[in-house]
Amino acid sequence: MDTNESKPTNFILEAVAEDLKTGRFDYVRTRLPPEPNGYLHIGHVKAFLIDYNTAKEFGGELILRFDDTNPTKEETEFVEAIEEDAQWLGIHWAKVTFASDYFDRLYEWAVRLVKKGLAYVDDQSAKEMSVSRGTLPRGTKWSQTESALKPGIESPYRNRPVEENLDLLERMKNGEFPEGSRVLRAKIDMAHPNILMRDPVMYRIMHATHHRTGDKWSIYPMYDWSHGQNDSMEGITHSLCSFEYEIHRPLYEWFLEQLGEFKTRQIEFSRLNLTYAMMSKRKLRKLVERGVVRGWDDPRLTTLRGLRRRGVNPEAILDFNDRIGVAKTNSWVEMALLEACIRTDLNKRSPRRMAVLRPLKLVIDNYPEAQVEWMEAVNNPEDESAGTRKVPFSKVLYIDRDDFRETPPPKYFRLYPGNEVRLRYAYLVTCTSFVRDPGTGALTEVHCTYDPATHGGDAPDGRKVKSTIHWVSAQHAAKAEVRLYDRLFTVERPDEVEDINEIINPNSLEVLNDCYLEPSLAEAKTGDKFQFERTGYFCADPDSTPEKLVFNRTVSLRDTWSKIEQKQGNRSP
RNA sequence: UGGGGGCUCGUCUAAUGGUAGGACAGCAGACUCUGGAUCUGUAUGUGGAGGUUCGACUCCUCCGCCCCCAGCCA
Repeated sequence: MDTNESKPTNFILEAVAEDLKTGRFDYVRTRLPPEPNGYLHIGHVKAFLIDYNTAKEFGGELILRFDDTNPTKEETEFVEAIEEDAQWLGIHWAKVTFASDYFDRLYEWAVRLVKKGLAYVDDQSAKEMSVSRGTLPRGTKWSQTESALKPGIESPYRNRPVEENLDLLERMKNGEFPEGSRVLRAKIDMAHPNILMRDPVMYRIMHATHHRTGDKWSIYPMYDWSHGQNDSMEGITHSLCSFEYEIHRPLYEWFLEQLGEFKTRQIEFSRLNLTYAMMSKRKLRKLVERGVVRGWDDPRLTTLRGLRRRGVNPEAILDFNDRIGVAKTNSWVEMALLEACIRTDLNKRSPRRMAVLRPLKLVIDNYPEAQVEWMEAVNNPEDESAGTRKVPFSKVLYIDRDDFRETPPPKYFRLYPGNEVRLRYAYLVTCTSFVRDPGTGALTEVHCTYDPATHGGDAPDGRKVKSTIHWVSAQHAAKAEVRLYDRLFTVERPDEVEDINEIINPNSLEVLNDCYLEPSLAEAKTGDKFQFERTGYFCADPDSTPEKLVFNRTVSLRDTWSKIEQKQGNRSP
């Protein structure tokens, strides 16, 4: 069991298996029910994958059904974006449907309930209904004043004759009444301890143009009077949803029971909370609208589009999803886990390249002026089939400023006067001197000598160096802009802070304009991913052109040196 | 003083009356032409109190803490 890496199971899979065994269902069909009112983010992935994986596990099918019951909030643009993002993730569905496909049938079902005396048209205002619904007791965050649960008060319209209800409902549908003037409510129990059962609204009047049905309807169903019915109509066996719908289940079941229709089983799981990630659509929108980020696909966002642009592969997200599991506890997954999954994925598949982000000129004094050697470099030590490439080497190189210190701190093994290091795939070099700008005092170049016997990086006498650094030949280098990203928020739970201004990390984006890449990178196309050796994983941004290369840092490499440095408490400029 | 749900290492998650295990994060070390990767070792957990039992994370009782619910949102 623990040696044979078994595939993840969870309580939902177990429940479904049980349903098959007991004969409650003899097939499995799930549905994926996004509301087309925004872009998908990492929080949606968990729910999507539970629906998809559960169906797949039992050879069943998945229906992608857009929950488009509120025409004032939903747009076709989002339908397309959601399909595209879900496909990118690797989710397959049997067909795409819309809640609005079922508006006619749903209306017939409502008429049936009215005829059974189980639904009525209420003329009360929203305010009146709210007051008459009763209250929760003191001690909940919802009620500071009432001392006990108060039952609701029945509407004066509750016992309208069936014929009158039918007539009014018909006229509501035909658009004869203004918005807010009437609703259709289920007649259940105004004293029910579960407030959702206190005569919930089924239809409200909305004179709005729907993205698919246009102006055909003047009434639109509420979530509770739509979702479960659609599940039933589509023969969905398992309606898997997040925890906040648990309290809806009695109502969900009540409707199907009264209707006498196919009974889907609703099962709830806890939604994903990810540290340092913003999941609230409202707040995400704010970030975009205020220009805090560049758009819905800003690489700092955990939207699927943002992650994709950042350079994250869907496989990493799938792996992450497997590792967080499915349970019913309130959980906060650490961003570090997502990052670990991203690194694991990228490590095994990314070609390695050398890139100097903060350049410092390195001159090899004893190297022939006009000479160029093409050094053989391994493309991916994790994948032999990736082969090798040639990288040009010459007298003047760029190295990273971090790789030189005038006076080395303890345990610093890179370049400093007198020290020998390896230039990766090239030569062993010894630092001889460095030059400062006489005016500013800034370090301008470092000088060294190379040992011609160490071509390729191996010393024939077997001597060791403690460090290998990367480099780029100055005359061959491709210039690029590189964007470094850090967490967008300064707090672990950004959704819990109302004023986003307080929690934005001002340093979440650092643009480096003076980066030098090995020449092969000049041909990188949007989305191409690489490991810049010793630095991190990077991918070509959509902004990148052959004239101006732009790379995003997806995630840095694990950096044990920075840990050592932090412990020493001596960070250098 | 309502209803519903939940509490296992720092975090996520297994163990379904029989050795509390894994992953991420941490720490220590080995190895290394990436201070990467890899490998090894290591610490930390069953919310509390009772009870049932040869044996309890698991079953029972009480207590505590956390989350959700009064949209004509989904």
